[in-house]
Amino acid sequence: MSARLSVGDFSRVTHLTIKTLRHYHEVGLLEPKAVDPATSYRYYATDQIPQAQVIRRLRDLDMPVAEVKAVLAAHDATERSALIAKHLDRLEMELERTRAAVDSLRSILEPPRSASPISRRTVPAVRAIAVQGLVQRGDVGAWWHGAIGELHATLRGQGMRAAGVTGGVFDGELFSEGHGHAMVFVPIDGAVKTVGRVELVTVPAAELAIVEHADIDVAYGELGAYVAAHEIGVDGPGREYYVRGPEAHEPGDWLTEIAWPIFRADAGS
Amino acid sequence: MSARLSVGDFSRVTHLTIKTLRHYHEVGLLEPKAVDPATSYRYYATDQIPQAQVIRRLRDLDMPVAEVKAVLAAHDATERSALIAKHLDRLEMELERTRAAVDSLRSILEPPRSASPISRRTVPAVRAIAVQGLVQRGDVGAWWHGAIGELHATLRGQGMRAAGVTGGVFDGELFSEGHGHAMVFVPIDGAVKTVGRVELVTVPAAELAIVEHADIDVAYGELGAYVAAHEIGVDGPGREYYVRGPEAHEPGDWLTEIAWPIFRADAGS
DNA sequence: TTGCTCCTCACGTCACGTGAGGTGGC
DNA sequence: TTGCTCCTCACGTCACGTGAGGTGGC
Repeated sequence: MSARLSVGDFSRVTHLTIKTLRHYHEVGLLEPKAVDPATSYRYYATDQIPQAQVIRRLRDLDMPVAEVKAVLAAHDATERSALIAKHLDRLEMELERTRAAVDSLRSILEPPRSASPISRRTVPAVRAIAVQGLVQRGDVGAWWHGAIGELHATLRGQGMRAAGVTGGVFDGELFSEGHGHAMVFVPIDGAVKTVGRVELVTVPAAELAIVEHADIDVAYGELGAYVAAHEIGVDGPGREYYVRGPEAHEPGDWLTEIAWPIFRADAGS
Repeated sequence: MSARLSVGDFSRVTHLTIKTLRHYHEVGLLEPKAVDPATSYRYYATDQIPQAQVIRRLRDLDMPVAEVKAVLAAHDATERSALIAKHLDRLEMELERTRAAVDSLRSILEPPRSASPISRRTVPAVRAIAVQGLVQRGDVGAWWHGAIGELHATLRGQGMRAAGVTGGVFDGELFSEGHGHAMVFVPIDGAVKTVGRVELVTVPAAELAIVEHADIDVAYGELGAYVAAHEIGVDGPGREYYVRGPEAHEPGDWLTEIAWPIFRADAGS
């Protein structure tokens, strides 16, 4: 025996605003059990309250409306839990991103910003195992972590060791357009069986301008200023070498070399 | 000697997309140092890189563009730090909200949802100290915590004790419209000097339907269903009594009574 | 000359919020 | 009869993203 509630009453019970309830009706997320054909008044049933509460909680957690729909349409508790767990994972990742942004903000604001020394280096072509693909700007962090983990796990699984510093190659578009090609690699020396996303590649030789820094944004800024000042050309794809990276060091102890390919050698410097 | 960079180059150096840079130009957040009057090409200076990085980091932390502007316009490091600290505080609060939503989601989904007993009670008018005001939906949590803290601090500061359970009165509009009047109170017995936001009030007598629950959303739902089923009328303002509340207990151990004023006594129940 | 980069509209997205202007129910 | 509740447009918000269609520079 389920009584009916007007929007206002349902709003007070569920703590969803009237505007929000109308919106959820419009997009089909939460439809009133009955609508008076003459007045268009919406009437909700008391047994819709639990559903409304789940919706509110999921929206409080910033789950997109489309996914909330999927959760409600789930056939069993297992599927529903999986969808929710997936979202909680995403929240966790965002939290990590926020933490990283706070740290980086500190390193951008606090120190007196002494310029790091910029060097040049010619690197030969190397054989390596790599993971590559098209990546969205916002996913780079997670993708990068996963890919590096997979590469080193592959080596360990075959009792091998890296023959050089782990690195990455990133298309300029990844930053200028918000999505683009990315690759991370670990140099090897010998035969490796490729599994999963891991493949064999040859990282081409290059003439690079290099700056070394603990904070990656500061490094990009300094290198960019240098390259522009020397009119070398700021085209990608850029490279990164993780001298002390996630395979063996704590985040606070990382050291990354940022490298920019040099197309026109500047005789004057 | 600061070199100039095209949007594309500046984008690759700062990791802001071209679209974003154009948008920041349009809203006056980050204006290129020069714009070619013939071609409308934007040109940035290398000394704009640090500023772009600060902007990116603050936006990564979801600081609204208007506030980022304020940070950049700050006259000194103290003012700037204060603005950033304020935002970090907000982030912390959101994090708290997320944590609470996760907990509540669990309590809505997991248990088999046995209905809590609903009782009725007539409460007499009581003298109390209170904090009240117009509150936004999203700020209720923080406002509530602060207000209760202030009330109990006031009592302690004057060597007094509460004469009853701490409670709150919330206008229906707060939920149906997203903003409305809210009040929290602590019953007293004797004279109290009012300071800060604290004032003396008389909480009116009322006939209440009451449900007791550890999770506040579940409680609201059950009470709402009951009141609607008995056709008592679901008008506000609603009341809450914090039987075990934040003044003396850990969040996991809280117990709240949710009370709805009854306008029309239902003889049948 | 051919790509490549850059440009300006104009509109879309997401999840609602904000009025305006009007009608039904106790 | 008077408020109060509820209704439907239509447009606004925020921070960009997505094309379309076109032009300048090496």
